[in-house]
Amino acid sequence: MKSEPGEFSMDDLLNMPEQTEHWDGVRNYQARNFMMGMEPGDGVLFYHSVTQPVGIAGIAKVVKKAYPDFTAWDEKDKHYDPKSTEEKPRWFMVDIQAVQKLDEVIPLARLKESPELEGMEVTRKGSRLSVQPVSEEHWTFILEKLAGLQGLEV
DNA sequence: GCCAACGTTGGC
DNA sequence: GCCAACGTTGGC
Repeated sequence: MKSEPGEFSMDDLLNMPEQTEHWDGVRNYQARNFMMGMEPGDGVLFYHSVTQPVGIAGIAKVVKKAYPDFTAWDEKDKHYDPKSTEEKPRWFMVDIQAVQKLDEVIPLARLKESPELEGMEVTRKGSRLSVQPVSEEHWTFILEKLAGLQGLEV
């Protein structure tokens, strides 16, 4: 899941009550559909975009499955969408909880260097989806690397 | 700041 | 339903 740290960062997530926050503001159908497929307990790579360096900043997990994104109903919200109503919500979000902040961001450049991560959506040129799937293999590879680096449990 | 790679909109 | 124009994302 991608976020611009200037908007919402891994540190911001850690500072939330219960280190939990809803992932609002997704206004892309594909990204929405991926969120609707998530279940509590699913792992999340928290990715920082539009910063220096871009890359994976932390690990989180889904703690609440998709429910209507109420920010779409708020006229004053940046992501207001008049076509989404309480009766017929168009946009959804999940709640995620921080698991661990990484000591150092894993830069996108390094992800691209790893042959094991070939085909990972985020490494694809022009990959713009803010919520995207990570294969079992890629997830395991990344977490095993992190386990070596900072004692994170896989 | 540039620009590739999208997704969306709207005329036809 | 096609597709040009436009707007946005996001790496670099």
